[in-house]
Amino acid sequence: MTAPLDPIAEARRQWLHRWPEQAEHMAAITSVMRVQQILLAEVERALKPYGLTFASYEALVLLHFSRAGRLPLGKMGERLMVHPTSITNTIDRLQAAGLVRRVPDPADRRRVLAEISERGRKVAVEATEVLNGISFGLGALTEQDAVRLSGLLRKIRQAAGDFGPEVADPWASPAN
Amino acid sequence: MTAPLDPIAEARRQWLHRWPEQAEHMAAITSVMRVQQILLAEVERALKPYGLTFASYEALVLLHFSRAGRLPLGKMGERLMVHPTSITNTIDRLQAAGLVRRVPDPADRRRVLAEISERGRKVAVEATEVLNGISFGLGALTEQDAVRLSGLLRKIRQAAGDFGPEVADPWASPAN
DNA sequence: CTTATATCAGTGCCACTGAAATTT
DNA sequence: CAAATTTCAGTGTCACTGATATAA
Repeated sequence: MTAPLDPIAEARRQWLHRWPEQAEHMAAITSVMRVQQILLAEVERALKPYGLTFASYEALVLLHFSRAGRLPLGKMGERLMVHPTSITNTIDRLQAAGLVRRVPDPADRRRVLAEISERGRKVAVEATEVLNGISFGLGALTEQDAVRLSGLLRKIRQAAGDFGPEVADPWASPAN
Repeated sequence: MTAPLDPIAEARRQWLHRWPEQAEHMAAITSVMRVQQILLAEVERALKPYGLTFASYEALVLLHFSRAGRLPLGKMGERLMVHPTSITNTIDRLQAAGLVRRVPDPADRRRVLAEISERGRKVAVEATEVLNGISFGLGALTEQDAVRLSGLLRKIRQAAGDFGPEVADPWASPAN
């Protein structure tokens, strides 16, 4: 049941008619909102058989990537850019599923480390292969499109203070 | 408390190391997710004094834009691309705030029309002016950047079946 | 004592499912 | 009868606030 016209193009037409100086920015915002919804739905549908949400998948992969297979929760929250109480909740569910366990940090006993289990590693690899199969929901984009998209979005993240200004732009290109 | 490095660039580095063929797509996905979060938070902070969320703001503006100031709920859900039960909930809250009222549709009595009130129009205009003031959270982008961004995201929406294939691309450009 | 880290309790918004009521 | 439109009840995830326990 797809709409006959593109609803976002339709809304943009209305904005051009009434607040033309903001129409393109507003269309970009609604586009981001809509695409996020599409990607999230597609990715979560693929992850559902593994009992993972996108948030818990990201946490699991972060641990899988980490050198020792374990990280303090606070560090994870920083890297995933989520609220401290959210990472607690995410690890709760991963732990209940047996994919990670909590271990105390001997170096600083305020900290709790999340450690990925063998099953967690297996699930991380399998789930990633499934996501590869759906082209991460971005089959419509070439790799270069994806790079351009990340570059534009990075400008927004930079302006929002997502990271320090000293970092080199990994997506920089002469043509952009 | 901004992270010293860009967490998304950091994650991309890890992906390049382990699943290089998907790294750019994965970075694009996480970029979309993160920017959606940033924009949503910024917009909702600006709308909070008016008791509006982004979803209810969109619904209110849609009514404000409409010819008669009223639309059937189903049509609104289609245009806003939200679940039928979500639009019911959104209108519930707008109605409780006195910004819209429900009126029966004489032409088809299965339908319910949401009609914007005078206060609703006032709030829609004021809230939009406030959003103009924050540049819609996209101050970092030029208008041309915003157009490019919408164009790239449109490819994803198109592939997801967000709209019929027959529609002309309003963001088409020779250089893209 | 102050600060940092993680947790807990509770709220609100949103997406979704399944079912129901009404009307076409 | 079947189909369309809206509503209702309930679930799950996530973001957030405010408070608390523990340790540096």
